[in-house]
Amino acid sequence: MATITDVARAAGVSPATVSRVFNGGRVTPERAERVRRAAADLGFSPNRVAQSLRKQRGSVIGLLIPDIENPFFTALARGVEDAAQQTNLSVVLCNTDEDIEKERRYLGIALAEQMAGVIVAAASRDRTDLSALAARGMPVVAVDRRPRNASVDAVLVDNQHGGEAATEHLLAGGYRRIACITGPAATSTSEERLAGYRDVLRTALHDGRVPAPPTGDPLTAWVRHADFKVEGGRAAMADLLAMDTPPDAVFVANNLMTVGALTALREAGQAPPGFGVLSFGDVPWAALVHPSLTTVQQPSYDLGFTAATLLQERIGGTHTPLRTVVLRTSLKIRASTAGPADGT
Amino acid sequence: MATITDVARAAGVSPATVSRVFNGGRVTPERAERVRRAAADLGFSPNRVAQSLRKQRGSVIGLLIPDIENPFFTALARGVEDAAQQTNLSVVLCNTDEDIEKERRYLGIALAEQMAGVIVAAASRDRTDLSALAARGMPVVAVDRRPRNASVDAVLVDNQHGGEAATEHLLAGGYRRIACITGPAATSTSEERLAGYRDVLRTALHDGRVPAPPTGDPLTAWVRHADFKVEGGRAAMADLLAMDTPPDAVFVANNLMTVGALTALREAGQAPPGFGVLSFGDVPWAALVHPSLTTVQQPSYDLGFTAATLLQERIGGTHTPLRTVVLRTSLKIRASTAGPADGT
DNA sequence: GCCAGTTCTGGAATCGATTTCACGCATGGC
DNA sequence: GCCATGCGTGAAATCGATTCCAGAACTGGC
Repeated sequence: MATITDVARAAGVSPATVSRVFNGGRVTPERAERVRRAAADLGFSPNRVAQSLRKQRGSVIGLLIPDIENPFFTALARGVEDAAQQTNLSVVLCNTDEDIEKERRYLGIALAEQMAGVIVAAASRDRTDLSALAARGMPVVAVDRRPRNASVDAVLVDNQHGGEAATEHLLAGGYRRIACITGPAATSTSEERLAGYRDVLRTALHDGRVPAPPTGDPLTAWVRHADFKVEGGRAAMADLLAMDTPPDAVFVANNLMTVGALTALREAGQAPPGFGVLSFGDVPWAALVHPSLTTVQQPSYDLGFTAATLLQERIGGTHTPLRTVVLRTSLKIRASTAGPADGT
Repeated sequence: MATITDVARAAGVSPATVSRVFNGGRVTPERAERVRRAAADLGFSPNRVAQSLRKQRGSVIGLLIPDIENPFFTALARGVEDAAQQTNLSVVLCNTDEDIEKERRYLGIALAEQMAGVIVAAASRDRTDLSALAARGMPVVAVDRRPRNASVDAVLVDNQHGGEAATEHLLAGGYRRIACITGPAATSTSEERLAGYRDVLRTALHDGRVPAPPTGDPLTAWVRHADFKVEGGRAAMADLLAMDTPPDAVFVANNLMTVGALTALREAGQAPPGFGVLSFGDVPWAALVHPSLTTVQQPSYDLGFTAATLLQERIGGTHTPLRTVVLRTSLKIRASTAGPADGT
């Protein structure tokens, strides 16, 4: 592989001049041309490792996501990648598996590899520690999930509003015993979506539009925490269906758990719209299954694209104050007009 | 960030000694202990960029896949990642989008970043060029798809056999006009699966077990090439259904196209098992839709795991001759016993 | 006690780029 | 004609690790 010194020798100039040709220094046109020709002849392309070492900054950005098998995150990753092309950075995808320990290791690698920056969908709101990166001045953007106590840019969706809209829509559809399956208590998205659900439900209980469940706190009796995975959603739904007074609808806080919930419903001989189901996030291949499933649409691609754009601005040296960009969700109504199975 | 020199100073030794402590050189236990303590105190971790530069080999392996949104490839990526943990290499995921140009760029980056090795599911059988890597002695393993003219290790599945088993199974189910939707002609997987289909069909035609279509070559009349994506599968299926004598079953050469084909069928008011559908590769979330869909199971995780293991052996310096590992597919029969809609 | 053979150790070279520094030369103003 | 200014250039330092080499210290055999 040709090095910068080889090119310099071939062109009869010093390595410094070659470097200047490729990095916008001042070089007389005639020499620059000679250098370019020599570089082309030798098939020279600069050694990125040496560049990174010298510049103390690599040309790779790290993207830490909790679940590579979730289409939501792959769409997000695609957005990041497309945005990164603009400044020809490459993207390293790191799958943390919702595991704090794996996440910690990847953050260490990001430092040791002198990555240009990191975009992170944090595995935990409280325990994800970004301070080492901050100390080194490495640009970081949080995406989808907001880590507490971290002073970083963030790109999020309006989870609370989405949760409200979802619950409202189920109410408007005539459902009265609305449950909620949300994610781990340690992630911001779970909590905010749940908060949206609770706010609407509280109002509805107060109005008397909705009856309280026979036992327990009406705002927690029909709430289940699961793990954002298919199987967790299935188990939670099965648990809800086994109650003495089971719900007649459910707001599920992510796409994969919705798949699980639908499976559990099918096993119990139920299905939408007889049993109301509303998913936060597009259910993969839903069109195939339940063309009538209403969902809260997440702008997953745009989340990634925006995060990468922000990150690149920081890498470029912007010193604007911290920004939090909130992208809007929208309700994608595909519902048939049918209401709950047992009328009102 | 602490450097090796800082540690050396703190421990009162030379940088060389520190390096030896961490790389298995001979150092007296007492000094080694002092170095380790100093390193721990300073939170030292070696700068991977400097390491890569000096060793002329990085600690990252590149994984080039054509479609990050396909669960087949994400499962494969997971296998690669798990295997890579063994030698603490990290994995860079590069999404080539079935685009030769993007692929070429990523291969260039792999060289410039001095990656330890590359695993590639080639975008094209003929036009993917791995020679530059070979020239630099960079270990490469081909996975899933076999690039022609490349002398590299490969990990594949028995596509031809899978295609045969699939077609046999449809025949055994009583279907008689069996179509095939395969992928781009430029990929080995498409061609091999199609070849399996054709072999079985040829025999069946010869036997008279299956009637020839009224017009055209019986081995091509019901064959469609698409792009391995959902929409391509939908269009191909719609095209088949619009024929004068439409097929009564279809063998679809990948999972995403099967989703598309099922959508097209639904739009035409048809569905399995009335219309036979057999997918090469697990259909994502199929359990939800058609619990009875039979598929050719791909060992996607193991493909990745095996490829990464082979690659690491090469990186470690094995000089065994080139190997091609073929993993077995298996037919996952979930079919109800119902046959074609129109009897026989 | 001496010599040969190990074992440890630190100095310095090295990987391939970028960047600082100082110098030579041209230009222009007065 | 002289000096200030500024551009273009190459030599050399630098980033942070690994590794070669030579020498120091130690061991054991006789």
